[in-house]
Amino acid sequence: MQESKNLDGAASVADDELVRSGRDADVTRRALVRAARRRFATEGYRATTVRHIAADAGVNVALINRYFGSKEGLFEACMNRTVDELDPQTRARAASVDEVIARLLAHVVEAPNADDPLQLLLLLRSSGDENADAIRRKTLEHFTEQLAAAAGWSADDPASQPLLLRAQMAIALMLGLVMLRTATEVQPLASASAAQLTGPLEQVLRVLLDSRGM
Amino acid sequence: MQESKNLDGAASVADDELVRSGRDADVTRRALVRAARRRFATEGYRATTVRHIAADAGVNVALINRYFGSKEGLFEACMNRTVDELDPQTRARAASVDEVIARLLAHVVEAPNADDPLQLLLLLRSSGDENADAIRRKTLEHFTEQLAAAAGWSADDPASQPLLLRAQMAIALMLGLVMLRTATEVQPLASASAAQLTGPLEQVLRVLLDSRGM
DNA sequence: TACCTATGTCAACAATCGTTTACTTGCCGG
DNA sequence: CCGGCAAGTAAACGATTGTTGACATAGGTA
Repeated sequence: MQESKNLDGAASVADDELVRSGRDADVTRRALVRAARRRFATEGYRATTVRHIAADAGVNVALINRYFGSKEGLFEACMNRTVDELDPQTRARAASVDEVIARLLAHVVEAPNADDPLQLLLLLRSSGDENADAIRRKTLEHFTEQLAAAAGWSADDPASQPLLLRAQMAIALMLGLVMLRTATEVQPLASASAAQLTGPLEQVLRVLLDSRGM
Repeated sequence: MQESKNLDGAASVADDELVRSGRDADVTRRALVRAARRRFATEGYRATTVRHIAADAGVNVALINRYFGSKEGLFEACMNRTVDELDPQTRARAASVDEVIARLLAHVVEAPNADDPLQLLLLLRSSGDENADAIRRKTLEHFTEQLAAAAGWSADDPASQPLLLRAQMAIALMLGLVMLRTATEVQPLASASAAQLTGPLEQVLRVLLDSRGM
């Protein structure tokens, strides 16, 4: 069942299994980032201990400092990996606003991968480190601009500037939603099905982003 | 300018000044709760140290344990005080949905008191303690029901149940908004004026809560 | 004035956490 | 087969943090 060490350097499979059969630095690094991201996203930076992360990943604590320099280095790696995974989705040409909305909902609420919503939650967590926080802010602003652009926003067009704010409100809604569902686990949101959520959310997002929907 | 020790037990003034002139346990307690709530809300529970809180309040660290038993006791006191301040606002009879929306916006975005948005932010912060977290969840659910009730929800009416979810989405939006504005300080939300925000927000909240607005 | 209690201060303790250092183990090329 | 190096481990250190107990002081009261 193991023996999944890929001979090609690329991570060909969708995502590594938790197995960590042999000694492989890359596999270990990825396991650490994945475990860390889950902890950071759900419990916050300060509440997460490196020993917990290491235990989740099934490796020794010292490897965090070996591979990432420090806890903050690991946090930055998590952030960068989230950026890398989020960016292709936002860069993918979107024909219409509806398509962007559908993609957002798929990522947040109909999560095929349980880690998808956690990626967004990570963007709300601060380590206190200025570097990581700058990445965080920049990512959120970049994400805002991508969403606004899909809605017709242009940096040159002064008349379209309100769309930037509206796009960020849409992001705020999604972030608050994931927060309440995943971290706070408040009812009835936490146990609501995707089918129950998509309807109202689609409606609200369209009001925010689609100028025709006004 | 001082001499503000109130002889009646009630806190008659809007909120105590930071002066703390003489030796007054009540004044000290309130100063601690206010300083703590600001720190907890903006930086999170774990990132906040009792020494910082005490320094902000201008008192000795040991008084936290004397008056609240522990750091978590102080956190619970902050949570309870937020509940007490939030509850009268939600219980106040609301004639229409528009009125409730206006009150929400006044609290979140046109904050006359700078601490008002922080009260909400506190509801997103977890101490890890089960007691405090239970209060937190219960408050959010209570707040959800109040908002939903104003929109026409009733626990007995099965047809109105979707309104509960929609009300919680509205809360998620507000919480995400305050988070991005206050804690993350992401642009352009952080520096947006109340006038820029009220328009879109009013529109979105009406879509979520007002059945006529559909 | 002289207590006496509530209020506030100070210093130290124990636990936790991030980090480092020295050591061990597995793997690959000669 | 074996030496060398990367990967992984174990234990300890220093700093921070929440907490505590002994001590100081103000202010009302007898």
